[in-house]
Amino acid sequence: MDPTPIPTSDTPRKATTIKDVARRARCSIASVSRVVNDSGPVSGALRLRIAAAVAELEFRPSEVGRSLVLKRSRTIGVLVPSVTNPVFADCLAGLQETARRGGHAVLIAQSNYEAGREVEAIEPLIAERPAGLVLTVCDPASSEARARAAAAGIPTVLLFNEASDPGVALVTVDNRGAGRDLAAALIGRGHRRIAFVAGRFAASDRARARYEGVRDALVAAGLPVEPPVEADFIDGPDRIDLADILDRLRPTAIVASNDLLAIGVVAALRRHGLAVPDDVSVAGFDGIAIGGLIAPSLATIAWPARAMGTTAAAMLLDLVAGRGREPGRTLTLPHLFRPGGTLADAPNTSR
Amino acid sequence: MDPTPIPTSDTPRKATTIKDVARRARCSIASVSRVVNDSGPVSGALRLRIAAAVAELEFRPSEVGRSLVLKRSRTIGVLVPSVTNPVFADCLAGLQETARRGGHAVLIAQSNYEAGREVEAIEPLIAERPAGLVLTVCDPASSEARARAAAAGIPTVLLFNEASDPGVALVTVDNRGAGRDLAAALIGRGHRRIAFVAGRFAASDRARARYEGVRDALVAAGLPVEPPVEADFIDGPDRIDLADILDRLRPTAIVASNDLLAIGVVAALRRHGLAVPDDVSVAGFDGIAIGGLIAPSLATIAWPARAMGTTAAAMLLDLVAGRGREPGRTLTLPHLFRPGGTLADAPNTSR
DNA sequence: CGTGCTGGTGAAAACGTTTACACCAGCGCC
DNA sequence: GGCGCTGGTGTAAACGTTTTCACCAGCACG
Repeated sequence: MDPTPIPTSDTPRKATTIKDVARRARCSIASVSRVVNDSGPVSGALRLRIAAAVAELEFRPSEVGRSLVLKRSRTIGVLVPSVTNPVFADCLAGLQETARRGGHAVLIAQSNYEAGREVEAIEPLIAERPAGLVLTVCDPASSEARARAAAAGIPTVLLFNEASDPGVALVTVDNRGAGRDLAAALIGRGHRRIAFVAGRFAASDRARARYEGVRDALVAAGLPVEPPVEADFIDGPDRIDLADILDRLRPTAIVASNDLLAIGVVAALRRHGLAVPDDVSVAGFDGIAIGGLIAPSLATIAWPARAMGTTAAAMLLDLVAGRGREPGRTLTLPHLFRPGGTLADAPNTSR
Repeated sequence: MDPTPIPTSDTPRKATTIKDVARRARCSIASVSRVVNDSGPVSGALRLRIAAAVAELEFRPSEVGRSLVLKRSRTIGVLVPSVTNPVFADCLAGLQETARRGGHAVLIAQSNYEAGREVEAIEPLIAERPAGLVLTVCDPASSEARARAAAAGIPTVLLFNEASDPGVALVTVDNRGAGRDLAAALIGRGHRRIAFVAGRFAASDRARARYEGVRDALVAAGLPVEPPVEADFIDGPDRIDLADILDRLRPTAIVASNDLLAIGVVAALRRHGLAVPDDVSVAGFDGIAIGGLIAPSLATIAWPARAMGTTAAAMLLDLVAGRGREPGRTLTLPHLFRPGGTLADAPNTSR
């Protein structure tokens, strides 16, 4: 319980190395390495001496030295559009925890939902020679970032992206199916004029797939299909402008491409003097926790974000360890429609 | 635009090294290093040859090799209680962006609001020999994690923590003053019975300071002071149990130790059949963006979370570069009371 | 009593950088 | 014309590990 005294002056004292331990234990560094990593045989007596020296000197092997000789660090790099979107934060939390348990540290990078930024975001990660990468990119098929990772020979798992080419490790959800399910739920409540609002549409294959799913359902029901409305929710969710679509389509329901945007859409509708869900219903995707706490609660398609992070980490660690079963392995986690107070019967409709 | 073809087979091809470049440019590795880092003189002709070789071979210097010889990596480690709390996610986003601009990568770790986990969370970070660390710990004065960082001689900036001992770099806010301000706002609206709800009280010096501030204001106004109520918001914000405090104190206002918790409290009150703000007002701390989008909007004390991240990163990079002005530098960023729909006049009170 | 194996140990190379140092050519200066 | 500087270049050491290889002792086996 007694905390180690904290030196106030930041003495740049040098860390103890394997040589210090070897000297203290009166042996070679090879034996120290063998004990520390439990590789190769060491006699009981020497093992004890080394263990004592390690403890006394508080030896912590340098990952840098280790990485150099092993040609890969025990680090995994993660690229997400933004850590401030709860769905990615949840992912990241699970991913980090699983990585830590597996003895790996996690490096982060953000693309800010811009394909052009992916490269500059991922370069520093690659420079650290990580054991592997987990990426959520704008468009897997054309991603320069992914190409760089592949060129560097770094095992990579895509997260949340749509399946593009085979031979890729991927942890994702059925975005298109989710779109269909959500639209079906709206149609079932009598909605006929349904709008789709997306963030950076061009920068998210998820948003595009969800839109296509919604479109599938609309077409199947013989309902009018509107092109998606782009609403910049990144910088300033309080400036979402729905005037145009409200005037043109007079939708009774709006599907947002994710929950964060959906909450912004609800707020925007209120600014327009429209009641949710009495005038307009709203629904999103992701199932972020906060959506269930607000009033009215947010109708959404939920997927296990944290589990997607842990799964991606586990898959990557498998890949890294050579336990990579089939190299191109796609894991599609289930989604679930979660009803909420933002979704009601369409006005002027007797079901 | 033409994307580099992505090899499907994960060929573990070896990265090009400085030697490859030297061979190609017909010179020594020293000259390559000089050109890459722009250190030392190189003739125009050779400089050109090397630049060409670097480009053709797509040479990216290994940070691992560099870190080994420089004894520190261009990486900074960040420990926060949880990346899923938007206030820390915002911090992290700003921090990462500033670090990247400064040529540094960011390693993350989470303590899950448990002092006991701080050490195991930070050890892998220290093992990577980062240039510096940014920590938000449970209790700076007794933090074993902080002690480890100091023992390893790693420059450290504390974030959000309370000032403990001098000689520490710290980016924070006036938590206690914020508590006073928030309580004053409540008292000004006629509230007399004010409860304080905290998450892991023992694991957050911020929560404790905010409580003390609230207490200050209550005492100054001659109002009754209740001990804080602990509500576990980490796993399951939907199981916050307020029955006890509602029965005992019958508060007209509840202050939550942060916004995430405050939103949970609002939901819990609703489950108890109480209207917010008509029956009970609620306020929190942090000023998370989503608080302004929900209805009723959340009254809160807002601080510039993202800027705190960027500031902490900038301060750390200064420290690392030796530009560390005074070593023990505390920067207190301003806070601002942000009124919201969750805060109304106390019932049965004519102001 | 050799022969071969096995357990225990150390010496040394390798990993990819940076940088101190040495060297040489050219040039200005006395 | 010798001297000292400077610009340009290369050699080699160092950083902290892991791992291969060699070596030696002891022991079972024939």
